[in-house]
Amino acid sequence: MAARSQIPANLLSGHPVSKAVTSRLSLYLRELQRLVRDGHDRTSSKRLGEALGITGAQVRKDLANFGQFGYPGVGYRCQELIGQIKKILGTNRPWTVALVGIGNLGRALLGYRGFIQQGFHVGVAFDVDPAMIGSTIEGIEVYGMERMASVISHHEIKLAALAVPSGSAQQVADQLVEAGITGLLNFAPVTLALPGSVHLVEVDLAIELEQLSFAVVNRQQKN
Amino acid sequence: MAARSQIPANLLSGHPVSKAVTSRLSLYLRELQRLVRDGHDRTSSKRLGEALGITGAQVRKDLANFGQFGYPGVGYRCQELIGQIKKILGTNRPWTVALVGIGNLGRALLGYRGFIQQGFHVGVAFDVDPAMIGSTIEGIEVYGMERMASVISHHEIKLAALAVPSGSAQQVADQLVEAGITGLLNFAPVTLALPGSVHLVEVDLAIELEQLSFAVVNRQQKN
DNA sequence: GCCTGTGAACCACTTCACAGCT
DNA sequence: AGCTGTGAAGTGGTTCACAGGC
Repeated sequence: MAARSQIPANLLSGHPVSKAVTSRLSLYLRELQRLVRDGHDRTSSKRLGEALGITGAQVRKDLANFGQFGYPGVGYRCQELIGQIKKILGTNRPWTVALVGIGNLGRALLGYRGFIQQGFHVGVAFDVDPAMIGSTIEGIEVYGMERMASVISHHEIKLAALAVPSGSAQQVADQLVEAGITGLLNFAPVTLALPGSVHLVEVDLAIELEQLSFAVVNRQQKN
Repeated sequence: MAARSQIPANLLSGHPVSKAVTSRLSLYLRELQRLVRDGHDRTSSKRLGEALGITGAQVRKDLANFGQFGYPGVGYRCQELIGQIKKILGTNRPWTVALVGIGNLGRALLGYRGFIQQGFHVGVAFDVDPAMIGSTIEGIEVYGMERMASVISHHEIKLAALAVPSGSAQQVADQLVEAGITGLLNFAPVTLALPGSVHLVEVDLAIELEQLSFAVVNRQQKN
């Protein structure tokens, strides 16, 4: 028993799951939620895939990493699959997110309704600007950076969004890790160096536009 | 070194280049710009890769898709490689971007300095809110949706950022395509159906947080 | 009939390893 | 010596195709 592997319950196969698989899971979730809103209660891997521009086989293979959720001859029950995918992604429970940096982007994140819909809630915010510290924006209290460790550990927050200028991103990231953050969503256009135990997702908006620019200039076919 | 190749078209190899390659090109560009700011004028594929957590071979293979930019025994000249990558990505000349949707996120994009740094400039904005139409935000004029076709064609704008609610995203996207947009950066959490000639990049912030949630819950190792 | 789950085949991307240049 | 550029090898991800269940 003690010698049992430490593979998380979600994963059935021994090997880790690629990022490609998990981001498609998020897409399946989004599409299933739309189907439910539109009154559907069943779908198939083929139809789910078509809505997202991928094959049915891909959908089935992705889900097979985590279990058997379908009914041969029938397909998938939307509500049931939503529940399963949320469980896999860990969003069957709400997450509180700490936000650092209340500039334009930070403020947009504070008020972003898409987070709440998927189970994420910005619970606390931090900034260096003395004029903001102590105030409340969108119902969220803004703390000074020196309160980071205590506030984050007190609320047992594990996820943070980093929306500070590039120059201070690494230093703030270090502070967040020190405070106990294990997942970091970085909007600053710099590559952060973090301990392997901390998970990092990068969103660089300029890079996304560069991808578009490249595609347009080279008239690449969509894939 | 070698034939400082004058590349006529960006792509020398016949086959199309994968998204993985082009997004790394953006990372190389970002890192090279940092190196220049820090006073370096040369680097090597090995050092460039290490800064980004990839192998030197990967860096060299990526660049090999577009030409020969290095000097055996020496490495790459930062400024020169920056110029080449910008040319490949199409950002050696400035792009004007149209923004649709001036909510929280839209406003953040209007003021986002990271765009300008990489050669993108939000030139015009559109919204449905009559209170905004005709006003100027961050120096950008806000038009009503009915002006889209004329304004976009008049400025010959090819790229647009879509920051409207999910419910109207498809309809607005259709309008943008009609107006002549060929590259679309979509922030609405829906899968858009667009003609194959239009390039699409999706940014779904909730999905990014779900990726973090999954990684934290499953204690996956970083890759 | 329709549809899932899955081994096998296929394809693409990454890493290796080295010839050749500086 | 150091480093690039590149064929070859290796790895991982996607698609195929079909057995089996509804």
